[in-house]
Amino acid sequence: MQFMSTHCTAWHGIRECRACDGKENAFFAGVAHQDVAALHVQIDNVSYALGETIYRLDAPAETLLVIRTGAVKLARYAGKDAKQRIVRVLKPGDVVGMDAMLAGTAQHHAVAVGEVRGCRIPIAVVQQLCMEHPGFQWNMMRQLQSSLRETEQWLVDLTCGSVPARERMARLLLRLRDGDSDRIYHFSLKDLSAMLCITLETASRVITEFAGLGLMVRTGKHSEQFFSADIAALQRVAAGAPAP
Amino acid sequence: MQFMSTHCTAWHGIRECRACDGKENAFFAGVAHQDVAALHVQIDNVSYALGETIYRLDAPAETLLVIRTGAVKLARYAGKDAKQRIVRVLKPGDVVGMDAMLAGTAQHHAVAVGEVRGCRIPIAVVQQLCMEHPGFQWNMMRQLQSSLRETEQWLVDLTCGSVPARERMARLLLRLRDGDSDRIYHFSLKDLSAMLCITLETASRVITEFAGLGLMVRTGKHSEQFFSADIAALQRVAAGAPAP
DNA sequence: CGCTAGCTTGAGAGAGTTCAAGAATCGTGG
DNA sequence: CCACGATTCTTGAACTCTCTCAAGCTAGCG
Repeated sequence: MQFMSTHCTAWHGIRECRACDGKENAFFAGVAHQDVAALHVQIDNVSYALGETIYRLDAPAETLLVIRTGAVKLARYAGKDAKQRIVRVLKPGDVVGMDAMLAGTAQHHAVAVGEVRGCRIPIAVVQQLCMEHPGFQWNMMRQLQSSLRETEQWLVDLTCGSVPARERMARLLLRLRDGDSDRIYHFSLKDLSAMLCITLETASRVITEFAGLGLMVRTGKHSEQFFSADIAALQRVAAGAPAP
Repeated sequence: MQFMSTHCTAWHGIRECRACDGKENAFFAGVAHQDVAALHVQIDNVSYALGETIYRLDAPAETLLVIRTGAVKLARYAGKDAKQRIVRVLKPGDVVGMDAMLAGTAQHHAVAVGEVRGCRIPIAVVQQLCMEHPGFQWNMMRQLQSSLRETEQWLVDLTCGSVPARERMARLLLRLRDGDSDRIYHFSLKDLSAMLCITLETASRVITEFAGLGLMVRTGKHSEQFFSADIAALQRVAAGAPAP
């Protein structure tokens, strides 16, 4: 965003804001530069390490985080047994914390996958912008609607018991792609199984099979941010291609 | 809503508006009576028969429907094979069509379950209200957030393969309850299986078992709007009580 | 070097699917 | 009013994918 080059307190150079720039859902779209300036917006440039908790379930809402790099998983717990399920994954350009802002408290556990960098904006500022700039609020609402659509599609694509795990895993991996690249955000088997609602063992067997077929390359290191993958082949599996 | 007694073109008596009255998410909360009056709001009182399509996927967004009685199922299709999945069920007080308003076109197939009555409001009116009354828009955004939370919880509660179908069916039925009554909206086995993502046969076996145990009473007629159920017993099953 | 967390691999059991046939119910029209 | 076809639902039996339990492996870190 242009104005951030002058008003963002965390401003470090134009490259930092690429994630927001030119996107349809750029966070501050619809707000005139001078209006933002008048707010004396306090935007911090923050980062979270791999596995770090960004906020916990029921935490009070204080800030939004616009993701610049990395991914964030949003998890909930099913029942009293500590089994967690991941209900959404946010990627660069997405906003973490809208749920909390609207509900008052956090609706998920939010955890960084890989190293996450982004812009942190106080909720009070966002609320004020919403009240003074209905167009800005409308954009936020559209983004919320977009999250809802994605969650519904997630439900449809990934949680159908009658679709074999291999196929659902392929669909999941395609969703976890880094933009249009051939890289896939690196999630643990535990996470992958929590998303598809299969056991860790089954997830392991499927991923091992994929790796053996050359559908994806796993570097040994757990701290790697990405898998490399054969996107076209994954798409074939996702569409129900027979096992070779 | 008070003002509807004077401004709603469909006004038929105070009983008609009970569904909206006094609820936290009453649709027009946050808008002064005179402001609504100034818009010359055209609200129609409409009804849909059992099984009637309210809108189809990709239809252009034209109106919202605030449900007064009955339920509406929102469905999507998984893949090219005509297998549909129901991703959300809307009940009295809920708003049908917010997705379409924000995305431009309908995101689901919306079908009436039982007879549906409600208030139909042109999208243009709602958009104007949003721009002129940020507080009203904020309420709508909260409602959208609420839908997102429910969908996520739906995902967590109903789509976990490791939870037996009997348990998930009990949870589902409890979600389909008519308010706090002991009545459950009457869905076909096809619909129930499309929600839990199990086969129609499995759904039949589970429902037959429930009926045999006295957990619910099925009237013979398909056109009945409700099942009667033993809520406490269903809650026990939903929590994982052993099969008797 | 040893410990821990994450991953792999195996064999048996079970819940749900699939395929197949039949029963009940509904709406329609004679 | 009843017969008819079309849905919708029921029931059975074999199969299969995934879970479960159990053991062993590997990588990463102090």
